[in-house]
Amino acid sequence: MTRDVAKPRPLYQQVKDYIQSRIASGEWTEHTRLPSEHELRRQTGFARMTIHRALRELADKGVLLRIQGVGTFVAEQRPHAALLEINSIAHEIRTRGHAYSCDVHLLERERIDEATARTLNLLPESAVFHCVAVHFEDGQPVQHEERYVNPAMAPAYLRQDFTRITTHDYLMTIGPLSEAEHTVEALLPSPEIGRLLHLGANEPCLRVTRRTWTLGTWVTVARLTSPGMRYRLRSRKITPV
Amino acid sequence: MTRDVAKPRPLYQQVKDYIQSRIASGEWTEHTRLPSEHELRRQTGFARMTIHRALRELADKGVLLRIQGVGTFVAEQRPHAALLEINSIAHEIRTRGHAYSCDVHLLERERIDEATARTLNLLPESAVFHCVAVHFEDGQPVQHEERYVNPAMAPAYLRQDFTRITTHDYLMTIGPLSEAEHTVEALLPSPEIGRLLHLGANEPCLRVTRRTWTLGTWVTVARLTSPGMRYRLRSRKITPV
DNA sequence: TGTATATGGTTGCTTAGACAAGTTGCTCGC
DNA sequence: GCGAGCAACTTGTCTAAGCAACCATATACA
Repeated sequence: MTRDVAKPRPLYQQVKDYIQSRIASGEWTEHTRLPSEHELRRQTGFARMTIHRALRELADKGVLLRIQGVGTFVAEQRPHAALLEINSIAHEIRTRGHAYSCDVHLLERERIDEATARTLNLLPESAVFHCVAVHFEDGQPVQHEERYVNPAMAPAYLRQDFTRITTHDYLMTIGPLSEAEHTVEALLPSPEIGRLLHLGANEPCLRVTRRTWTLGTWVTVARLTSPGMRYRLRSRKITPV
Repeated sequence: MTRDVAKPRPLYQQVKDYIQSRIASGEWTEHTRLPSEHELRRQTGFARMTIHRALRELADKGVLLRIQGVGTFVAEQRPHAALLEINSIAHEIRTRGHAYSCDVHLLERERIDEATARTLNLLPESAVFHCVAVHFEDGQPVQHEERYVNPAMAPAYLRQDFTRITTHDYLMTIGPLSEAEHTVEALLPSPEIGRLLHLGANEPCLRVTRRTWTLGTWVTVARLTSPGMRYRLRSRKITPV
């Protein structure tokens, strides 16, 4: 590789480009061992710290694998995963410039029944806050929300006005979210949900089940059900090169 | 902040922790200006490069915003988005330790019809490779795949044996993926798809539509349809603190 | 043969200093 | 009053050097 004089691209960036192009061209394949930092320093004439930064950043990105005392290797191809964003429904609707509103159908403290406890991985008979709401976009129902909340984490939950702040947004104010799990599935809704969403027979729904934790303790479980005809999840991701 | 002697945590890591704890505690809120690198060097006694690395890594992570010549600021809270992974179906099945197989029902070059061109945002009458396949997990059909491929990007596509390498994995070998778009929806499948997936009447399906680009040019569009009863998307994300 | 030790090679971290590049605000001259 | 230019300050990059931590291998010794 040669020092690029014309465009003042940072040297560490040039090193990164060089390594990535070698990998892309197939010259260096998975598990190939790269020259050591000192060797690259000798080859390029750049300082070892410059080489080091390039290698470290590529390792952070998952392109390389570095083992102290051993060497630097081309990492295994990352599992081809894509990322899909799930935003708060109110945020989405407002982003589209539409009117958002919400009906709260249930908001109370109760003992969780055994079946729900099992599916949600909770102790049976635990006391929880239970909440059912329907979200509207321009007056049309677009999402049914059934939510269980850990009373220990949000003791003031029942006193909130969820027509003004969404359950999701309120819980985000409680504390930093440290862990979240999402499941997405397609199903035919229960008659109750079908009625609240004004659905005809056999209309499939998208259900997102969202569980969150803060510092290891469970905060909330939400089942968000939306008509397949009126709701989609979408994401667009640009992979940094 | 004090130098941590007992545990040999790297200094730059200690600086990162210190800054993040200040932000978490609310002491430094959005848009708060941080002390300059020299100031932090004076306060901590660490070298400027050590401070610099901590700040740079937090900026890369989106926690801080750095502007050359101006200063370093606490970045705006990221939109509360969650991330959902979408993996290759073959990868998923094999990860579960199950047997993966695939039937290819169609693999040919054709002129795209106008309706599909419009939904896929392509010029009508373009020549494309068209491919239909069904993916099996332990002999049971779990996903129907309909895919269009840009012939310019993958000229050898029709000559591949997609019972050995999946379409997804083959296309990943073509070149670095630079952009991807995903849409997830729930729907009732067409009779044709229902037949291929051995579905009864009114069984809802999850459909992931995936479009990808490499360096600005369109590569492929895939419609992946899976029975709601047998397939889910799941993700678990731990937010780094 | 098996174990402990030495050695060389690798990455990881830290320091000190220098210059480059960008922004802001002030001062000076007109 | 106004603009040009300068000074001060900020982050960005690069170098040189050294020590620490870790690993694999070779060697010495029992």
